[in-house]
Amino acid sequence: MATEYERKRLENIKRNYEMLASLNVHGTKSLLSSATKRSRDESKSIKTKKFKKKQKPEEPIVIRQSLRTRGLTPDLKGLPNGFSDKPRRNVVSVSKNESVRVLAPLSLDDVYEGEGSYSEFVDCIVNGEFGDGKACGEKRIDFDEVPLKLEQENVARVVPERILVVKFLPLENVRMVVAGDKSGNVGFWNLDCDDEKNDGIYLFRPHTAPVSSLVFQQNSFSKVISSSYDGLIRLMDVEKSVFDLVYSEDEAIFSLSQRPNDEQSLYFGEGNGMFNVWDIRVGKSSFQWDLHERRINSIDFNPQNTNVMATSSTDGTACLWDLRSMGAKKPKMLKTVQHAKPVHSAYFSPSGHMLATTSHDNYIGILSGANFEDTHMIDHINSTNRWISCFRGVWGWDDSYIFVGNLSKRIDVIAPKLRRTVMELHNPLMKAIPCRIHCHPHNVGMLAGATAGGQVYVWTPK
DNA sequence: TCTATTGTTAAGTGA
DNA sequence: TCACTTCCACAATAGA
Repeated sequence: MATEYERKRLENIKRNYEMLASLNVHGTKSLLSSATKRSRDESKSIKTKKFKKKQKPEEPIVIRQSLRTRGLTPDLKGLPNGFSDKPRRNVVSVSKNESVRVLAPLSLDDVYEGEGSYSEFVDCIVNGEFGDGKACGEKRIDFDEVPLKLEQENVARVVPERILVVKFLPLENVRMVVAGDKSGNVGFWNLDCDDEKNDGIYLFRPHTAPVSSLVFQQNSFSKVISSSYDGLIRLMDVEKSVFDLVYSEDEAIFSLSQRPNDEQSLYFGEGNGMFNVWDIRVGKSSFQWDLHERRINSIDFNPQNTNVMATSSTDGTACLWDLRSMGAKKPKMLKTVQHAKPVHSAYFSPSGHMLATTSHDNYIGILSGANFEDTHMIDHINSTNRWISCFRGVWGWDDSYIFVGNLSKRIDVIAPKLRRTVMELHNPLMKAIPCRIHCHPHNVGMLAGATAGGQVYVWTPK
């Protein structure tokens, strides 16, 4: 199977290199990006700038026509089936609005959507001082002594569309977040940069469909790996100025993770429940397991024992797996948490002693005990609608708190031991629902909330 | 039983 | 301020 993947991948890369060469992608790009660039006078308004309406629907047609008129073989694979859980749905309607998927490396220039130069961004990443790559350990935060605050300067629209993933870069000396949105944009925001032209925001579009995950390559943080519903995994290498193509298939990739201390492999979920372990160096699949009935929404590893993995799925379950012991066709399942509706996340606590699941059934599940044998369900409204990315309860800097979005435009802070919301983060500046949240891996008390409108709100300790 | 369609909803855009 | 558009989550319903 792996060799088949590899063969197809190489074929695609070759074909698309030819296509790129014939199309003169740089020229094409300037045409594409001109439609999405912001006008100059708009950029004056603080950091919540307006984005022009997405790409024009005719753009892909232009490319496809030129392909045909040039007598080139089009991308016969078309777009991934996996946009929906139910295969073979929506494919036609989707392809109408999607740009062409380029199965080849893309230079940063090719997909830069912003104004002006992004050289400052490159300098910042290349010269940044990185943390040790691990979470800051278990650091307790006392909200009575250190309340969190939200300030105007820490509000920005980082990408044009609904955010599916937001992350702080693991930098020590610069505060930078990256967000992936519904249209395949990846936007970086340097909070410590106040360049008049771009306000420290650098927008790229390496994907043609929703960006599902962003991870930082271990031990080389100038590399950002992105997965997308477009079926691609790209590796952004800032030093080499390229979004490389790591993996391409027809099925949408809904989740991506890296196992601590294993920088060579990518762990991701594609299509209806397939789980893939991909060897980056060799460029082929090490394992493929059918772990779930429906799409896998999250993958996480126990920081205490990285052989133990948690997955959550639209099939209504979250599962713990032992990667050391194999069953007949897949790893040994240690535990299943059953929810009544899709589960959108299952994350281990910083200590590795607990697991938090977030489900559309309006419960947040807490697993604890030596073997995660104790399960408690906490009521929490998680049933978002189609416009809002599903909530995911994320852990703070120790096992004391879970942060999760609330439909009333606030962030709920849940104490798992008390099994209730103990604090709410709200502020008039937070004008939309913070559906995806990330806590800074090094700076205790710094957390980002991301919305369906592309905004990011960074809360900081007072 | 499986597939297709529809309703729900938030938030940006532009008049 | 308001009408319009979005449309890739999910559930309920209709249809094959």
